Amino acid sequence: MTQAIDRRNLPLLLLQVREGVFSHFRPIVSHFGLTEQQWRVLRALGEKGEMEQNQVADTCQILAPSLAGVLARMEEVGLVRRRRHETDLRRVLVSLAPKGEDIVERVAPLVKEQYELLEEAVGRDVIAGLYRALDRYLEAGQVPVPSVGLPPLDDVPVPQRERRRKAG
Amino acid sequence: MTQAIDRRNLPLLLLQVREGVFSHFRPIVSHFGLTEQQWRVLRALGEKGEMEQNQVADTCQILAPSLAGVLARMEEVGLVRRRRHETDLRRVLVSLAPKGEDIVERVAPLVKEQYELLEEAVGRDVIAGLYRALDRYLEAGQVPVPSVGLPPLDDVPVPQRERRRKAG
DNA sequence: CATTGATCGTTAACATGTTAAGTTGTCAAG
DNA sequence: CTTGACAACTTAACATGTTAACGATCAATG
Repeated sequence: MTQAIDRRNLPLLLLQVREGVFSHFRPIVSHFGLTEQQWRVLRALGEKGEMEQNQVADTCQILAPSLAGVLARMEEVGLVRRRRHETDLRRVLVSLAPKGEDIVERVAPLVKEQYELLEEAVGRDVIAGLYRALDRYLEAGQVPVPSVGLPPLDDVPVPQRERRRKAG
Repeated sequence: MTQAIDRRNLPLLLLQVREGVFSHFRPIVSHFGLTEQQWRVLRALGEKGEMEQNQVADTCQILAPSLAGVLARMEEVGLVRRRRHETDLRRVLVSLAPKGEDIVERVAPLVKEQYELLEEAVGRDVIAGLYRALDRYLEAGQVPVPSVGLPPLDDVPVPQRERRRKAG
């Protein structure tokens, strides 16, 4: 109360808009039994072909530990294939399996149509403005941003997590 | 491959920018042992005072089932208080507990400073442009958007979830 | 070749997202 | 008063987000 932030919550605003946008696409994706993340992976692979796993993580904005599970499940149901890199056995290469390609073929046109309907309804200039502003940020956001200094915590305010660790 | 979508992935773009922005604030929040969602709740309560739970869910973009757990944990560690509505016993009213107020008082100025540093680094016009574009969408996004027709699924493509249900 | 340190992916543990179903409280029609 | 529809919240079940730590592999170095 006494301490308002006088700036609006930008991450929250981005979240709200994202939800507003994606709400129009979720029915399509879930109609095919896909999760949001699975569709992101399929779409990326459909555009770029075979990718290294870390590249998928980066492109799809999915953290490595999450992606491990996501890809395991997708491989299990035959959406994607995974194989080891020829020379560097640490890396994993991911690509669409036949069923995955098929789904991309079927979902893509629906998504395209829905974009059309969305732009038509909310106004093409509004959507274009979004793209512009987001792109500008992604460029400008490359610069280093200093971090505010954090005060020491004499009293641990909220323990929150008491992690278990192996005895040894 | 054959089926590209020729539009860029707008929800993903929003996600990337959001991550880009929030990455500068996550250290602050986690320094105080808070999760992203917990801070969203604290900030909202700090601005609006006591709120109904569904209002919190709406404001903070947290689905009701998630919020149930979030608030339970926050109540447990003394960040918030919950009480039943006087007349309508279904509703729950949420407000800051003393420890919650204290944390808001300490986090708010750091967040404010970090906004300052961020705007300075990436350019105030870029941030302002973001706010503008997002606001425009939130207004325009109110209009009804027609949904693309979904084809029947003769072959269930990906079973995905075999839900267990009570026998009966 | 053996050591050391870095990289890539995974597992572990907990918090949250998402959908369906269950619980309890409200309200109005019968 | 009772029944039934609805509203707010919770529970259940699974998928994902997040951080730390681990295992395997690779790279640089002695």
